[in-house]
Amino acid sequence: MSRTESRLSRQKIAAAALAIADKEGFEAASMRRVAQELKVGTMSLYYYVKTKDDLIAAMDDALMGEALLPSLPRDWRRAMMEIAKRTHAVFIRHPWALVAMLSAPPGLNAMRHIEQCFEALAETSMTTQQKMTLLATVDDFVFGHALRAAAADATIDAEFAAAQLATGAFPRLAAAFGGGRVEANKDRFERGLRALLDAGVNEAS
Amino acid sequence: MSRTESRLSRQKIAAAALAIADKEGFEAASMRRVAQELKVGTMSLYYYVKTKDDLIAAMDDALMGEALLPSLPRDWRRAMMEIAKRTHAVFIRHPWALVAMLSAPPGLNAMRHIEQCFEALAETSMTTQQKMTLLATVDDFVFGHALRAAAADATIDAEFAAAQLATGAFPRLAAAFGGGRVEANKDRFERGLRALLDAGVNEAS
DNA sequence: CCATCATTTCGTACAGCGTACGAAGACGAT
DNA sequence: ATCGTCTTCGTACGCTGTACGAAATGATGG
Repeated sequence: MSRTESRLSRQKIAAAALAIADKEGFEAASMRRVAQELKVGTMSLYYYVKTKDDLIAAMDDALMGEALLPSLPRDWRRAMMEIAKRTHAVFIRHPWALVAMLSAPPGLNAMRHIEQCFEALAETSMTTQQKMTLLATVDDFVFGHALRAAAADATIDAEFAAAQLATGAFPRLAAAFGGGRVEANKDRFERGLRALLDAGVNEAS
Repeated sequence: MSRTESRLSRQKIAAAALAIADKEGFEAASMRRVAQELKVGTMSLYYYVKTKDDLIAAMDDALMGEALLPSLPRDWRRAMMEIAKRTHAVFIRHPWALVAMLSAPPGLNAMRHIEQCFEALAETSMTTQQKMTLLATVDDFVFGHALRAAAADATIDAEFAAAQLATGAFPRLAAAFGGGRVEANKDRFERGLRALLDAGVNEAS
């Protein structure tokens, strides 16, 4: 058995932490817990990872790796659409990673993600700046939707909301929910995406 | 002096915590620190606040209060635009609140925010579901842009990125940044917003 | 004025966190 | 066998949220 196989590495640590975060929640992925999972002393991790935030950055980047498309559709709209949908799916599954973005600088896979977006837009007539703007805008929307979907999923307090509606302080809201439980359209994500892509191409012309 | 003035309250605790988070960062706003600021025993806070997450929810809701518009422009586009811009500005200033969304159910002011959006859309011909979808989509984009702007602001590692670009692994990215430091358009937020609003009205017709 | 009771305050203690520090083990080269 | 570097990790410190129960405070009825 090669020695490198049994050795630790930044990636292996990140993978172990990711597995724990998935199974037991992000907060369970403490340095001690990760070390235990790898059958290693806690402080050993610090040889490969500068700090906990650094580990989180590695986890985040592993996720961005999952968001990469193995191959790109020819049509640039389809391509951008699929990148966005895949990225979205990844972060819907790992909402804590959205939080982590705030303390983790972009890593290798984040750069690959941007590279892939540029590749998708390669054959359009957009200027570099237009491409940049479009991909940034799309990612804004992707992460935003994922964030709010995760938040809504985790934390609606129906009891409190119903009580407030009953006070009459929110007439329009009450009307909206009174007449048969109206919710936002399920495919608003795809619709919004399409709108942003359309606007991007209009810029270009 | 009235006794109620010197008494604690959920709001006053949230306000104190908010002040600390602004001055010294979100992580500095610990229960002990907040209590000290209010000249009160740490555990006294727990009479008004069930848990730390509950306090965070209160802070978040106070912020949503700041995002409310005192008065609404007549034109529904302008109105939605201004609500979005104001909300955006608030969360750009308090990026930690985006994180907090994941563990805090929507409070009173969040409901007021939605009510205000419905009010902005009251005179359009949209159905309730269309209104709901539009305001949800807009908020997705608003929070997403704020999140990514805050992340980019806090954590770009220019040195690492430059080193990676130099390896030649990112030809298109290198080309984009090689020819004169191209960045995404500064007003992509407003442009994106407009695109989403336009799409919303197209749905309606 | 005192007794009684609910409301409000908070001191102590505990388990868990990230990590600074430095000792110890493992290993290749001379 | 010895040195030097790479890798491991045990201990300890200061911080966190908060469970628990005792104390202080304020209002109420006799």
